[in-house]
Amino acid sequence: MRKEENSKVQALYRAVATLIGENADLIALKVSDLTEKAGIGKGTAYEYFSTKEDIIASAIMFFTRSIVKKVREEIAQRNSFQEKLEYVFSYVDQGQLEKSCFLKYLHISMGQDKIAQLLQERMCNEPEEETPVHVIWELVQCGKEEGVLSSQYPDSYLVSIVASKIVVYLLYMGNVDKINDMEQGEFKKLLFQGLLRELGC
Amino acid sequence: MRKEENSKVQALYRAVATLIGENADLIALKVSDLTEKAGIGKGTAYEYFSTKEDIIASAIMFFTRSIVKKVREEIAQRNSFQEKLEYVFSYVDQGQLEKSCFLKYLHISMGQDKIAQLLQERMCNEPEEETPVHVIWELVQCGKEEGVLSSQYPDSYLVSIVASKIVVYLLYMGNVDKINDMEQGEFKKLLFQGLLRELGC
Amino acid sequence: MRKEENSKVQALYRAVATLIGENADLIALKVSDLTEKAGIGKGTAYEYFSTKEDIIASAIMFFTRSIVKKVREEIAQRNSFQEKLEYVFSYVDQGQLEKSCFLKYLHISMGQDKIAQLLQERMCNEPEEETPVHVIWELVQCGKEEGVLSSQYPDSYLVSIVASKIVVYLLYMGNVDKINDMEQGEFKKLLFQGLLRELGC
Amino acid sequence: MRKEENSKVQALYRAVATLIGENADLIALKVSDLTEKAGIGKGTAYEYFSTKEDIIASAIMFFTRSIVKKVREEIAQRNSFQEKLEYVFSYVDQGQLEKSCFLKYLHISMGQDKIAQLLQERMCNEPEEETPVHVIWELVQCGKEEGVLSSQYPDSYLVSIVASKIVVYLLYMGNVDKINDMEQGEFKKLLFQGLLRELGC
DNA sequence: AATGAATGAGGATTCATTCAT
DNA sequence: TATGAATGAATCCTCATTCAT
Repeated sequence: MRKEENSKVQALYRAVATLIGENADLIALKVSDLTEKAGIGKGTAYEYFSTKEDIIASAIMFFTRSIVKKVREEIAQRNSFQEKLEYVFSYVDQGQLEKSCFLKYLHISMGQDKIAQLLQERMCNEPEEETPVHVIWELVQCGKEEGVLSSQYPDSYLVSIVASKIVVYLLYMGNVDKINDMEQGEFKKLLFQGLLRELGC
Repeated sequence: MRKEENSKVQALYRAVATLIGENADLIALKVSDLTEKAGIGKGTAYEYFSTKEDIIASAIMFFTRSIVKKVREEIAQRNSFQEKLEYVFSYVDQGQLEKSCFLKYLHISMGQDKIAQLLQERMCNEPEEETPVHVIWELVQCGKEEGVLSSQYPDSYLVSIVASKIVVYLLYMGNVDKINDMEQGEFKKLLFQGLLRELGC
Repeated sequence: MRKEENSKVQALYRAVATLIGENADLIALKVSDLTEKAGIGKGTAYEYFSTKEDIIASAIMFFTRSIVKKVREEIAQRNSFQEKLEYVFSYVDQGQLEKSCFLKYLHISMGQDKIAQLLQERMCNEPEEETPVHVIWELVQCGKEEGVLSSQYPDSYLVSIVASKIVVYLLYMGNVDKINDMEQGEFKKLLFQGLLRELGC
Repeated sequence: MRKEENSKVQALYRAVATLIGENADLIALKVSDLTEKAGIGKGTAYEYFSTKEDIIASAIMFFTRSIVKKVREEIAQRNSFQEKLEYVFSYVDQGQLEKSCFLKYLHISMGQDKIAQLLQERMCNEPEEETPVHVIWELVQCGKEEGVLSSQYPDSYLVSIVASKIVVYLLYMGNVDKINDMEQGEFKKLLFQGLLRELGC
């Protein structure tokens, strides 16, 4: 049985997700917060993970992996760059929880704390094509092949820009209530068109 | 005497800056790390600050403020949008330390920890025009007035995009050694031109 | 079926012996160390013993008893004090494992920990003549009857001295590699002769 | 200021001594037992020692050192082997506390636990002549020079025997209440005379 | 009878904060 | 004002023991 199929492990992952959804401070989280939320004994967590950071990093990896998997599959089923990109943006609109998990992943992985260190180590051991950046890279390749994105720009520039648009959208979504000087659909359209103006032929 | 003019306070701020420069994990920082680095007694820190988080948040505020101040002044002395924007990008090239402080500020302020909470509170009490976003907003206004940036887009979109370009550049600068599939000068030029293609008339 | 005839119990006893032979710290030993070494399930240990200390103390008692039994039998077959004592010393030379078990028994039983307490309790319930001290006492009686040991000394003195010689030899054997300023055979002879000079007529 | 002059350190050492005197199980001792007994805060112990074992091992070293120092000084002031040896035995009679500390030192240092390991490491770094064995060795040398102890025996044998007599006496003293088949003065005399019979010319 | 997953009490250690000097 | 020794609350993790299978 794979680790993530174990019910206690699942409960812990779900606890992490819930707490992320509640905007908890992942680093300040106590083991007892996690196990209580998961409804399991404190010692049980240590049957499956070696440290508190291991629990959290593993949970984040799990959600990131499943997001990447989902998005890759969906993207593969779409033919045009436009449709693929539209899917990515629409994905952001959907799941509140997954959205915050991914944002948390981005945020955490840019830090220097123990969780970040674990996450970085593990992301290195991940098969390259199952990496978030790789999804963007595939998207970009498709755009180039289709002639929608100009081939004259280096990949790293294209990837940076596409990624930044997605992140800007993610952040905007997380703050619509605060900024709202325009609707999210409107904002998405602008980002979308801007992307094409910037990177298109 | 204003707080930041006190030599002990300055020493603490410098300590925070140094530790940020050394890529330390701000949240894991100990008060003793700070006071040792600052060359002052542990108790002294509490003469000027009420908590550890207060020290760090104040230091970050201080550096952010001084960056904002410097950039605003310099921008005010430049006439065209292009020159102003070029200054911002060139500023990023310069000070290694300030760059990491600002990135840290961005990173921290997106978190949920105690430092982030303090930072958010204080940023709210800051005079609006001395805010990093406001600098970008001024830049954008200038671009619109000059006709370089199209007035048809809402401000929040313009600001988001300009800000994202700067952040992308900041991040790229922090990782040139890892990615380097193109030179930083080259990347800057691409970002710059991309910005105009995306937001220009 | 007596307890020590059960195969799981035997496996546990053997595990304790092995670990003693490996110079393990008996007090720091974990139940899982014992059951793993014994090749049985953790819960199984609790079918036969009530606590960790019970396992260890029982094992030590078992080995001590079997040493005492063996030595008594062998001694009974020898006629002279000299032969009996020689046997005891030669016994020490033989089994590495039994030697360390007995030393461990001595060491543990002088402590104050839970295992020591159990051991002391149980040693009290032991039939007096199956006690290590009793073996020495028998030896001493034989020596006195034979006229090799002077009858003018109180038993407790005679027993103390004989016992101390054996222990000194045990310890010397355990450290030959460290001290070796003389061969073990030589040392044994000296102890032997010294014993007679000290306690003889 | 040397460590052992610090009042908190002294309090901890005294606490260890007291607990030893109360026949506590040193290995089961809790840090809070020590600090409470010492009348200091739990954290304070960690200002001076790095681990619980460090506290205990240091305390034992301290008492052992001071016993060795005292005994060496007193011995140096006595001229004959007989007087010196008598002093050692009389020393054992005196201080209940020091006696148990020294016995505990012997017991602990023969174990395999963390405290034993620390103790062994540290005893190695001790100047050789300030070592308990060395005191016995000096005693033996004196006996040989004086012609009381026969020079025909190797040092290690002489030292072993003298040491064993002292330990036997220590143990007997600790158990008079249990054995008492003769008075301690009587026992001492017997040991004394036995020593000379065994090792004398 | 045998197991080992689950448990949670227990204890070592850390570190922000205080306060006497 | 400046200090740093003293503190103890807070929290991670271990491991003996239980009990459902």
